[in-house]
Amino acid sequence: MNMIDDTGSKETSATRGAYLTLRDMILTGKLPAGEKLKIEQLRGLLNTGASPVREALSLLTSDMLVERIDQRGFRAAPANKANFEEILALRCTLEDLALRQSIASANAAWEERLVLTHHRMKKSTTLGTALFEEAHKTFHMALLANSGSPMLERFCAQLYDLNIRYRYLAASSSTYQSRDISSEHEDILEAAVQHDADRASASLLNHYRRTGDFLSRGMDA
Amino acid sequence: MNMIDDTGSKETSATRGAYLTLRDMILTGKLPAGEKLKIEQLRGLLNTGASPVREALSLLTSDMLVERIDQRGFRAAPANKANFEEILALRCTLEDLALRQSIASANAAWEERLVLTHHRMKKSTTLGTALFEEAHKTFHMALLANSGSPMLERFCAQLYDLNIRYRYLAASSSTYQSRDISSEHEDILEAAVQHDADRASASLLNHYRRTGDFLSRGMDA
DNA sequence: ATGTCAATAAATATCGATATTTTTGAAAGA
DNA sequence: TCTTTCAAAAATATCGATATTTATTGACAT
Repeated sequence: MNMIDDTGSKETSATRGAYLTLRDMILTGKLPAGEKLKIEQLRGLLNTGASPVREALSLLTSDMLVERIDQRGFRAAPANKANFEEILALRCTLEDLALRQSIASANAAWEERLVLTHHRMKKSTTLGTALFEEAHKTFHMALLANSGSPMLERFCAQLYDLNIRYRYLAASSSTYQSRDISSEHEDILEAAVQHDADRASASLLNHYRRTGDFLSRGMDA
Repeated sequence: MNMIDDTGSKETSATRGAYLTLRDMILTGKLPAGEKLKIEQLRGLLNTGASPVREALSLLTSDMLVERIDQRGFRAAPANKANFEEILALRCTLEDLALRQSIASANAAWEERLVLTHHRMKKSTTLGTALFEEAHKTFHMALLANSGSPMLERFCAQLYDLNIRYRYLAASSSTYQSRDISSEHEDILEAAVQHDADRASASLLNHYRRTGDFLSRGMDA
């Protein structure tokens, strides 16, 4: 078979490709919350077979981005204000914990990584939103990456992604980047590097809550 | 096709059946930690096609019971002391939170459910370990079921299952049921019904930590 | 109008076969 | 003896077709 696709070279596997594409489509709202995800339709969209699509959807179930109902298929996870606020609250609890643990066992390698990822994030602001989005997540995950608890980090990463989705949902409504997010990030970085757990945590949670309040206002139910 | 199987009536779906069977086999150690899970082999074991097996394994990934490595298949999640202690610590944090939230918004229906599930758990001790295992989980989840945070409850349920696995791993080594677990459960129940969050939480965490210490001792690495 | 039921349409779930990739193992070269 | 290489074997991943289940529609009775 001629394995030529417009994205350039060969992907890892059809399943992984489908997983990444579908994930992105759900996060960015191209597949609206609650929408029925028909295999046949997606099979066409991703031009691949039913098996990879099905498997990708099963994997997205882990991420709580897709719901699976036995014998009647898949749908994009619903979104509503209550769910958003639950995510925000959980995120604050878990990231606070992970950040404090990370600081408690701080070391040079971790601190250097923080500085590095922060630098890259700053640079990426000029390179388009998709790249900034990527770098932003990398920075935030780096903050938690020294907690010594991979599962906790996994939960945080999951919640981070779920939150992105709500950012996209509210993105259209009003002026988002009005706040000085850049200085908020610098606060967090500085406090973390100085091992000031209380200040770092306070800055981080403040960062989330501000965005949260903003998004909450822009949601109906 | 003649759809007659020894379990009695028709299952929901091959995928769901495979999911439940594999999950049970991993939790009880019939599929050892770290073991390579070959599709062909499982296909034989569950006598079903490759698609349901694959999909079941993908779903088990959500539960952190199976690891998936792109292009080189699946394996049962590894188990080791560090992982066990991580689970224990996370469980203590998250269940503490969920229990306190549940008590904070306590109501008659929730309390009655606690009493009921506790009663059933006590009764089930005579009915074999599998049924007790089931009832035990139901009781513990009922304690958290009023937290108002479905995701938090989901995380707790996940961690609960992961913990079961370590119980089975250590089960053979020594006398497990020597402790008076029954009275520990009664403590928790009583405190919860009386809305004494501090005492309920302390009893619950004590319950987990005792078992945890016990299991820890019986593990090598 | 409204609810029920059967026939039809649509979608999901599953199978069996094949293509693709990784692993294995043995021969050749250093 | 230890690598390295390459072909055979094994396992994974994927496709296309089919069986099974759920959803829809319209006739018919209430």
